[in-house]
Formats: sequence, C-alpha cells, structure tokens
Amino acid sequence: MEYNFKELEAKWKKYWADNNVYKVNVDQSKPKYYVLDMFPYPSGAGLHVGHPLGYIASDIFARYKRLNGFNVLHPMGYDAYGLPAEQYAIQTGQHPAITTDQNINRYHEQLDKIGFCFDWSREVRTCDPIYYKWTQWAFTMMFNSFYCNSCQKAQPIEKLIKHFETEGTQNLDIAQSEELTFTAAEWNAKSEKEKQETLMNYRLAYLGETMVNWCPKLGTVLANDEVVDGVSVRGGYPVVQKKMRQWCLRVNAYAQRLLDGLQTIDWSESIKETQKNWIGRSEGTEVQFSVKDSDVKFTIFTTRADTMFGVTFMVLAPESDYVAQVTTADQKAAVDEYITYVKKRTERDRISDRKVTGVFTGSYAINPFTGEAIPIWVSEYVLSGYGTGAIMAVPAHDSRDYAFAKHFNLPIIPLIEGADVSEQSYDAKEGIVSNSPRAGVKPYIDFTLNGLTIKEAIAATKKYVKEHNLGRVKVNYRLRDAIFSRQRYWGEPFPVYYKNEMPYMVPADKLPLELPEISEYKPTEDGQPPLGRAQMWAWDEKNGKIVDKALVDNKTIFPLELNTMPGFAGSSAYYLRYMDNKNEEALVSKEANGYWKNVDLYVGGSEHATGHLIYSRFWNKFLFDMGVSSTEEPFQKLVNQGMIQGRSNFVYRIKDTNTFVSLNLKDQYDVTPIHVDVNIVSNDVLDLEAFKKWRPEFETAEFILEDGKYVCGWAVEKMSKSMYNVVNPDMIVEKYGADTLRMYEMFLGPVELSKPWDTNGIDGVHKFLKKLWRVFDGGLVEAKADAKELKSLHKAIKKITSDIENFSFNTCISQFMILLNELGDLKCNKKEIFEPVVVLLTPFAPHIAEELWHQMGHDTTVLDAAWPVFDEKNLVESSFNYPISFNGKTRFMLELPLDMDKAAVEKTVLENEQTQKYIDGKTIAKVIVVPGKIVNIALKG
RNA sequence: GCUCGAAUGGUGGAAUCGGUAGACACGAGGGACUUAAAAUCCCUUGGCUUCACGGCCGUGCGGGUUCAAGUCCCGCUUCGAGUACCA
Repeated sequence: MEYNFKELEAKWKKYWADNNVYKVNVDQSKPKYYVLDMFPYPSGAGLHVGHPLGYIASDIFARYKRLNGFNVLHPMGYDAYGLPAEQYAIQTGQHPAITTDQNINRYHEQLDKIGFCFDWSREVRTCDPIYYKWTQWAFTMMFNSFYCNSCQKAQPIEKLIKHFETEGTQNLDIAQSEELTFTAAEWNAKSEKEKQETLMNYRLAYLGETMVNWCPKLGTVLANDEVVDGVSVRGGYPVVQKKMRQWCLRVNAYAQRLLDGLQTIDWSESIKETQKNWIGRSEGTEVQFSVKDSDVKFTIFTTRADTMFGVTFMVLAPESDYVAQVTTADQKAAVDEYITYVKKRTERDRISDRKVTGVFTGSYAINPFTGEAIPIWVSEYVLSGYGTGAIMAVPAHDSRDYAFAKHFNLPIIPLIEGADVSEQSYDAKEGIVSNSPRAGVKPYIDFTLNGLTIKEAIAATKKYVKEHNLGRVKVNYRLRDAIFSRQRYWGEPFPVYYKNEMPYMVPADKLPLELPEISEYKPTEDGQPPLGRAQMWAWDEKNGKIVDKALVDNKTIFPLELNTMPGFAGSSAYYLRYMDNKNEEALVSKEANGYWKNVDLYVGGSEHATGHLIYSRFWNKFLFDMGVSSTEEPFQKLVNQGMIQGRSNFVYRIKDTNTFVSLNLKDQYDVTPIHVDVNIVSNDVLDLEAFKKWRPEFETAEFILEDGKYVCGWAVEKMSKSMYNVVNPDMIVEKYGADTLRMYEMFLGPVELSKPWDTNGIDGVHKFLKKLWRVFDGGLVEAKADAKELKSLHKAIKKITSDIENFSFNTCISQFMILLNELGDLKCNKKEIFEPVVVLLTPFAPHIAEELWHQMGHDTTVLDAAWPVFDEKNLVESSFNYPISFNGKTRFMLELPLDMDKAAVEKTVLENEQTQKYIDGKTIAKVIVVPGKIVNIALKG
C-alpha cells in the first residue's frame, strides 16, 4: 500500500483531539517542562512557510521532553491587538474584533494541519476581556508602587506616603523622574492634588511630560523600538519628536536588575549583548559647575572625570531648563533662533546630516578645578534625555567635542602624555595624565593628577569631588522609561479616570474595564484618540460602573482615559496566564505558578530583543516583587529561530514579444526578467501549461526551451505577495503531508539560521518517509537483533538524543536517513529495532510515527512511549582507526583496540607489515603515540 | 564609528576535545526496470593529474603555533546583525 499521508494524518489528528492527548494538568508526580512559542499576531495574510519554523522546533522539543517523562506545558495563543486590524477597520468600518476573529480562525486551522501538540484548552487572546483584565490589573499595581533602590524592589506607594508624612524626602533612595526635596511639614501642607502630582514623580506607572516619537500619519505615539531610521516600523511613515503627556512605565528603575539577570539565563550571546547595549550602563561622576556672576549652578555627567583640567567649554542640550537661566540679554535673540531651528529638525534630519551646530549663551562657568571661566554653549549634539542634559567639553579627548571646538575655534588642551591632537582627538582611555594642572600655571586647588594612569586619575578625581562636595559618583543607564500610551482604539483601555485632572485607578474588583463600542475607528475631529467617540465612557465612582459620558459632573462621575495600551502590554505576562487561563480571581493561582514556575524553553525571533524581551522581563520582575510570579526571570532558555526568506523565480521574455527563453539561452536575446509564481515552478523548471493559465496575457506565450525544459532563474528576496514567492504551508501539506513539511523545514539547516525557502530539496525527506513506510508495509518480524543492527540503532539513539538537546535538528534528520540506509543494507525488518526507531521519529513526524506505532500492535498513543535508552555496550567502539603518519604525512589507517596502552600501540604499529614497508631500512628518529588518536613516526635519512 | 557574528563543492549544509574535510540531502551525469512515462533501484559526482595503482592541491586572504589546523593565535578582506552624537 502507498504511503497515504492524507488519510493517515487526518486519522491521527482526529484521534489526538478525541482523546485529549495534548491536554496537560498540574501533576506533582512528574517534573514539569514549559515550552513556549512567541504567540503570533494574526495578520490577514495567513501563515507562510516561514512562520512555523520556530513552532516546529519547539514542538519537536516538547514531544521529546514528553517522551522523556516530563509533564510538558506547550500552549499557543494570539497577540490579537494591533494596528493592521485597526487600519482595516478605519477603511471598511468593520469592527476590528471581527477581522481579528476571522484571522485567528484561519491561523488555528493552518496550525492544526501541521500537527502541533498544543494544549488548545489553554489558548489566550490578548483582546479577550477575561485576559486583559489582568493586563489592566498589573498596570494599576504599577501605578500603586514605587521602586526602592536600597532594597532593589518595588514597594506599595502607601509606604512612601507614610515616609513623606514623617520624614519628607530625607533618607530616601528611590527611583524618580526628577530629584525633589521637601520636609514632612511641607508634604503635609500640600493639597490632595499637589500630593498626587508629587507622587507621580515616583510611581512605576506614571503620567509624564515626555518627548515622544509622534507619527502624524498614524496619529499615534510609537515606542523607540517601533521606530527605525526616523520612520515607523509599521508603514514606514515619518516620525517626529513631540512633547506630550503620556503614561510611562519606570523601566529604568529595573535597569540594574535587568542587566544582572542576563547572567542567570541561557540566551544567545548576541541577544544578551544587544540587551546590554540597550540598557547601556555607564559609571561616571556628576560635577557641579557654578555660573560666573550669577547664583545659577548646574550639574554635568562625565565618565572622564580625569579630564577636569582640559575643559574648555560647556554645552547644554537645547531642551535643557538651564538654557533660559544662563542666556544673557545680548545673546537671547541668537539662542532663541537656534532653538527654533533645532525644534524644526526631525530625528531623520539629525541622522542624515550630522553637521556641527550651536550657539554661545553669553555666560561663563567656573571650572572648580582650575578656576577658569569657560564659555557655555548650546548644541543639539547634547541630548536632554541622557545624564543631566549638560556636559563639560574636553575637545582633546572626545571626538564630538573636538569637532565642535574646531568648528567654533575653541581651545584644545591635551592631557595625556604624548597625545597628538592636531588632527583628531585622542579618545582612548590609555596613557599617563599630564597638564593636570598645567606646568607654570599657578594651581587653583591643591590637587594634581599628573603622572597617574587614566584609571587612577578617574578614581582620584571621584574621591576629590565627593570629599569637597562638588558632586557625586553616579551610574547612568541609557535604557529609557517605556511610553505606554497609544492614541488608538484597538488596544487595552486604561482603567483610569480623571478627578480634578489627576488620574485615579478603577478599583481592581471592577476590572476588566471593557473596551467600548464606537461608531468610527479614527481619531475625533478635535484630535482626541478614537475613544473620544465613545458615548458610554465615564466612570461613576460611587457605584463603580461605566456610565454615559454626558453625565460627567466631576463630582461623582468622571471622564475616563482615552488612550489605550501599546502592543507590548498584552504580551508582557502572557506566559503566566497560560498556566491558569480561566482563573477569574487571579492572574495565575499560587498552585499553578508554583508548579509551572517559568518558561524553560522560549522560541521566537531575535527582532524582539529590545522590545518584548525587555518589557516582559521588566513586567515579570515587577510581578515577582509583588509575589505573583515565583521566578525572577520569565524565560530561562531562549532560542532565536532565523527568518525564512523567499526564493523568487524568473522567466525571461524577449523584448516586445510574448516569447520566453530558458535561463541558459537568455544571453542570446534582449530579455526582461519577470517574476513568476513559484508555485508553478518545480526544481526551477516551469510548468508551461500552468504558466499559460496563470495570467491571461500569457495564454498565447511561446517558449524557447533547453533540453525540452524551460529553466527559470532565481533570486533570494523577502517573502512577499508582490514577488510571487510566497509559499503557503497548506500547499506543502496538501502535496507532501505535514510530516514531510516538518522534517523538511528542520532539514533546511540550523534553526537559528536565516535562509531562503527552497522547495527543491523536499523530495529527499519525502522519499525517506516513503522508504520507511515500505519497510513496515513489507511486515516486521519478531527476531533477535544482531550486533550490527543494534550498533546502527544505538548510534542513532546517541546522536539524535544529543542533537535534540543541542537544538540541532537538521543533523537528526541526516541521522535518520543514515539509519534507514544502514538497516536497508542489513535487510533488517525486525520489530526489536524498528520499535525504538518509531519513538525516535515521533517528535519529527508525529503522524506517521503514531500510525506505525499502532501497526506494531500498541493501542495507546506513541507519546506515552518511553524514549529509547542508549546503551554504550551496543556501540562496538572497541577499536580505533589510527592514522599512521610518516614524517607528518598520513600514509594509512590501522584499526587497533581502544583499550591498548601507549606502549602496546607503539609495538603493534612498528611490527605492522605496512609500517615496515615505509620504514624500509631507515632509522626511526622519533615515535609519537597519542592513545586513541594518532601514531606519528619520524624517519631519519 | 562601535559591538557581535559569519565565510567550507554547482546548492542547502556535516565535521563533539585540534586527529581520514565535504556526512546527509538536493542538483547534475550514467545505468537498470518499463512500449513509454511516473515511481523505484544501482553507480559516479571538490579541483588538477594519471591508461591504471596512485599523486598533488584544496575550508575568504597573509602569517604563526603544532607530529597534526575548517577548528587555536596574530594581521587583513568581504558579508550579515545590532546600535548610533549616551559625554
């Protein structure tokens, strides 16, 4: 009988569903293992062959773990909020929930065809109120928390209020937007509104006036990772900087823990490196400078405290509050003009032309180390968002300061012995300090750095600065707080209402606050977000419910927040929800979380390195502080699957004709390459009839063939509809079956590697499955396996087991092919051998494995079988092939027992007949024997 | 610019600790079966050289360490990824 994959796959799909084979429950008697995929955003285009790559890899691992006796949690769900559904809704007026639902159904159908072992009863959808209730809940928890630096933990805001009431800001070391100082008396004298405003400075979820990436075309704010090269990632629209009042998450407070945690998790070095850079820890010194003839003082941040004696000017960021304070009357016009110019420049302009610009403020600062008066400038190369928004410029040892100094003709003082700064600055942190202070200049303070290394000089300066109250040692992080407001409809509504213009949280027991219906999905005419159109969108504080916004009286009924949450809100804690997705009392029960803990293996794309993978780590650390999550890190091991690119095919039309010429003859003509649908091309050979039917203009096409075939050209491009290179997994499943698709996707190469999809090789794995099928079709026999057969089998068990552990699935499949070839050569059809083979195959080709398992007389699922145990004894590795070399050149191989000692090997080799031939009367100068490796004989003469 | 990673046949890719480079597969060539096709099976397939046995050269380039280097070290080249005025 033929290998009828269609029938067989349908049969087992039904069996698995009917018997709830993939349903898992907490089971204390078994060890747990949690395998998670990054859940997809269900787009309208459906899945292409690139999407399942990671899912197949994780599915293999999940099945492997299950066969090894683990209780495996392997869920799937949908990241259902997103821009495409909303934009479609704006165009068509259809509710985004409808489109989203349709897309989810299509995804589900496609996923099911591939035979994944997902426990669908645990599915989550981020747009489902019973799910986003907990997203909202976590947000209110963050609102009601602050971060304590000394105990490195989030704490309830009540604790902070108590502290303010008794001590004011004394003895506080906490994360904050700006440094505030007030006494207990001052705090107690504040009005309720003032108190609320003050608390905003500390809350982990806070309303902040921030510079945001505003995308006018999309009408919304974007996170830093949603903007690339000054345009939006989705849509590619220009993005400008704009100051807005937005919800923010104080991610920066967790910077150190996010950095430290990287050492405890098993992620690729490159992703860890990316996150390290993104967090951007830098240790430095804050130094205070006073302004000449003024009481104004300002603070700068530097990592090069050793260069205090080489400061020749100061620079403020254009947005800095100090600018207005230090600008003199006669420079005001020039400064104002400059600031106007900077405001007009977009992020994009700054990236494209990096020209030196700036303006003098008219004021001078006093260098606390030299007493010199140095000019204060304003320039866009200093950023307001980092450090203090002000720098001391040391042109001799900083290339940006150098460029500025050269452009505006400011002095440059070298501070390192032998540093030549005539052409460029000397940025390296190596060398001996000089000119600090300069020879012949009367010292302003009793302090010198001359003769020290840079490292020593930095330490000495830090010490001096601290002792003399000139500043302090400071660690800065580049990681910015996450902007959490989006001016969109299709997202989680904030559980926030405004009383006296200050935000208040909807009580936790009233959640979820459901997304209201609106008539149109675009922003309102007066520029409010879409939720401004919702009629039923006001909060009745007394009765705890949503009411008509016409009733707002600002006494008991208040307006609700009009923004919604960003895409990363729903995806930040979803892994916890899978553990207990129906719980209405908690995000996850203690029992479920106590058992499943965190994700053991997380598979997904590396493009989330600075987005989702930072936010969810932050979110989880917060929940850990709250005692909700039992583990500090959410994802223990991370594997990044590569992208599958498209492999486009071309036909070559002779200009101004309807004649197409085959690839290798095209140079004889003047041709235009035309993309052709890869689905009517097989092994780069065009199906002529299908081509004629493909599009009406090709109906009359004529062909110039080579060897009776039309050969197409090809190129690697992004997989997209317009290149006609999208390969749909359904079509592969239809033609070859799900098992072939699964094996082939793995066979393409290492999971981590990006590679073009190339259907050409798929016959290879399909042939393997057909061959395997034929062995069973011929019938198995009950007979004792011999040593050779056992050796083949155990070699495979060893290799496949270790390769799965190492996530090297392509070599597993090679090993299967080798195994089948070897067993074929041995004419082996013994059940004793093939039974473990079927179990080994289960993770890769579950349908055929299940069928063969049952054909062998088992009546439970193959997933209940046990992974074959590797037995060293069966690998008759009792001997080793020694390469025998003369004068370093390998001449022949000699098989010797492994357990022979060095002396015995040497003796045997020297007495060997072939060795004698090579020695042939010559003197042996040296014999090198490395047991189990090599014998090298050096000859003299 | 900085950080990280990669480079192996016509193609995708193997090679655990430095130990027979090119496993496995695709493609290509030849053959068997067949009226024919499909399917299946067998042989060849890194380059050069030799009637043949064999020999020589070969893992981006140039050096080095070693009995032995795709693998380790130094210096380049090219490509990819991340990041970008972060003081």
